[in-house]
Amino acid sequence: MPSAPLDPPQDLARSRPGRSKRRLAILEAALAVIAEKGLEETRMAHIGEAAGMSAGHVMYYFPSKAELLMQALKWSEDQFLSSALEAISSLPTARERLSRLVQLSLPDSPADPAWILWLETWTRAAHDERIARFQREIEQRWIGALADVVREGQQSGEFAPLDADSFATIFSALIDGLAIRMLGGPGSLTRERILEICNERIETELLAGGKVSG
Amino acid sequence: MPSAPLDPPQDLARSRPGRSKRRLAILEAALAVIAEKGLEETRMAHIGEAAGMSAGHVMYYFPSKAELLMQALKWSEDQFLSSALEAISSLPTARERLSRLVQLSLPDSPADPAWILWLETWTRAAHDERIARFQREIEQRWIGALADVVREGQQSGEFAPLDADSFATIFSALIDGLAIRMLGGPGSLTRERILEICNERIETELLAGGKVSG
Amino acid sequence: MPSAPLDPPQDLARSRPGRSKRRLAILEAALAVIAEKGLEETRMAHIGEAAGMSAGHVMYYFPSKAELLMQALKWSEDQFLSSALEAISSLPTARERLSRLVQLSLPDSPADPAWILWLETWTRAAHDERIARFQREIEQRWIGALADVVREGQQSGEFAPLDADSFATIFSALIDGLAIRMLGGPGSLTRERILEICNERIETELLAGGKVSG
Amino acid sequence: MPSAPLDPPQDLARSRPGRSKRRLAILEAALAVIAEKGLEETRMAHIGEAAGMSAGHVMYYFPSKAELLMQALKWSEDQFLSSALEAISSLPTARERLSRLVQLSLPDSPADPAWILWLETWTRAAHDERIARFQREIEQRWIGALADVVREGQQSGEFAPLDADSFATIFSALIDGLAIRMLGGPGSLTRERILEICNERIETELLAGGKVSG
DNA sequence: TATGAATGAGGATTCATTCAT
DNA sequence: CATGAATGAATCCTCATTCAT
Repeated sequence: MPSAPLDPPQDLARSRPGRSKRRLAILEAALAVIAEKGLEETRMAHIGEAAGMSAGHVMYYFPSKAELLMQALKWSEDQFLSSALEAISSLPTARERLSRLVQLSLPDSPADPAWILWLETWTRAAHDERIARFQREIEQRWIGALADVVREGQQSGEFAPLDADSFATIFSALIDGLAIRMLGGPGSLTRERILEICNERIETELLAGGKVSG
Repeated sequence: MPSAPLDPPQDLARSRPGRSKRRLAILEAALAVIAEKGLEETRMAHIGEAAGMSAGHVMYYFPSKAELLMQALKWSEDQFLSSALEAISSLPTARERLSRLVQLSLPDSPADPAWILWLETWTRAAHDERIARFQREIEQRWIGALADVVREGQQSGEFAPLDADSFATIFSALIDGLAIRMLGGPGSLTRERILEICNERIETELLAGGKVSG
Repeated sequence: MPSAPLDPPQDLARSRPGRSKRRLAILEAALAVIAEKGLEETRMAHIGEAAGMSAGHVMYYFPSKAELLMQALKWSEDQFLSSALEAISSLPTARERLSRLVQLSLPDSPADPAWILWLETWTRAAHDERIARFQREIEQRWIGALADVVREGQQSGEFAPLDADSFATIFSALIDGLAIRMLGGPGSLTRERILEICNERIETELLAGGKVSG
Repeated sequence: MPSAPLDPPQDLARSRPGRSKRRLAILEAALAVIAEKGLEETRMAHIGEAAGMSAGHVMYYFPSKAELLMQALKWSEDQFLSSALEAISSLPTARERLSRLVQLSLPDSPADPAWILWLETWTRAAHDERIARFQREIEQRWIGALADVVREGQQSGEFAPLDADSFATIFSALIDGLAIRMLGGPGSLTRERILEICNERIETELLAGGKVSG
């Protein structure tokens, strides 16, 4: 627990407990504002207001708006992936873990902040190499997590022995494509239908072969 | 058919010859600039420059920047869909037509203007109902085109008798998801690999059954 | 005369007559404001107001505040030197020309804009190499002008054959030092007294020897 | 003698031991920062850092930035003059004392802090009557010191019986003017050359006559 | 039609200053 | 005494939009 208020003297108090708490609050505020208004319409003043402080003070914690936004993006993804991995850790079968991973990653609603952030990320990546790198990094982490579960299933004999990485890549693309449809508004695809489609694919591609080889 | 929304003869005084030509030039210029710099970094001055006129004069043809951008988006999609449909019209089999449609829709490169535009559209749609409506409309048109080809194949006995709309929806989602990976930069998926994946899916889902029933 | 309004097409109208007139007006306005408030307290808004336009519009003519101020400084000096040289050109003797040059260069009052500008320039030069270069350049031009007159006097036999450049350097330093006293406020030195001191020096150093050698 | 304006015992509660020591440290820090960055670029944070305390705490010792800067200027001059006077006190002849005074007052280099401060003072004086008063006061003290040495030399018969005040005024102006050239960067005038020029002047104006009358 | 001049409403960022602890 | 958190005013600069010509 890094909470002891007695060790700030070690460093020039750059990382006192209160400081990172504030930073987190700002990141959360930023995320909320971006999700609501979109990156382009997000103002430092909005973030400050959402975080309960003056706009100027936000810059006391982050060197620039661009940096803040970048870190907000990163934090959001780290957050998602680690909590998702923890959530599936106790599930018994690879199939359940994979299915749950999909479920957790799907948008809650057309207004799901994390996904709206992803849209922004994709869009920016096209014109900003720094963001593009960030996108690839996060994406690889996510695809890697999917592939890991697939490999686990293969080792336990649950899943067919196909190329796990290739499957994960295509599978994640499918999820993204379907999610986009959901974000587009109340269209033809509901969250449940998407989940169904994904599970169907798991069955067809992974289990079918799994049974055979099992 | 609302196919020519860009040369509106509504106001006779405003539709002198040459006017719509100029408007088109501006739309094209806008598209080029957006693709290069991204919507957020697109300035009226850039568009004007690309169109060979002053920034101020661009507004002689369009009531506002927002409206211009909206129309540019719409025009780009109309453009794509009609040329794609024409391109496939002479192909003999549904399978070829479907495959070609996919091929035509895929990004040429990570910098493909039309796709960059789509990213922008998705992103904006999350915060702008008007754009969301536009997105749904275009998307449905595209999915409808895919479904039409599927239905043609089914009527000719080429394809299995599954739900064409459902297939088209999922298939288009897959295409989008895969395309996004390409746009993210030089990652694991090349254009050829994506095409391969899509064709494989066509074979597995449509032809396999088609052969059986045919 | 570059006034013909019929040649803008040559260039993209970058230098239409009206444009440089406006620029001049802004430079003058900037000078006035700097002289009144000092560089540090000079705001774009002040300059705009003094020039009869919005602050934002000032930046339509100059790329940045720093650049505008730099150009204002340069313009002020060019202005002074060329008008001073013209003013002395018709005077018959070198002695009169030199004396008049001093007189023209002296501050009109403790609030003399050109001198206040010089104070700013000296101060900035200490921390800004670009301004330091500018200072040296202008200074050399001025010292060179003084030396030229001295050499003319030497050639005509009016002045003693000392090192003209060295004399000019020291002489100009004396002028600067005396002027600073004037600018400091109503102190012990009046403009007339300063002129007297300078003329005395001209007599002692230049004429005395001149008579002897003449 | 108003020589210790910096440890004001006016308010007994505020003059606890250590307080004036801290104030001095801050003044020195301020001077160093100003010399390095220039007044305009000097921030409370810089001063605080240089003084080894937080920016906020600097204001515990000084009521405002303006006041701190003013006092720093004053302190610097008090410092210079008293140490210079002490340094010359043991020199036997007035000529040596005067020459040494000049030498001590000359800039060490183009980056000499005390002179950079003077440039700032002159510049500010043009727009701030309070600083102008301060400038005149310090200047008179300095000119007075020069004149005193001249008078001493006259009384001892070393120097010619000219108007000491007038000579000191002109002489100090020459020193200032020459120093400015040095501060402008590596130009034509070195410190040694300046000293030479000043000594020459001392000989021509003071000694020449001194010998005659002596 | 077409231009460039002009505006004015912001927006990010900086910084002296205040204040609770 | 001392800190760092917090504020808010101020400033440069950008840019869509308007308008006289």
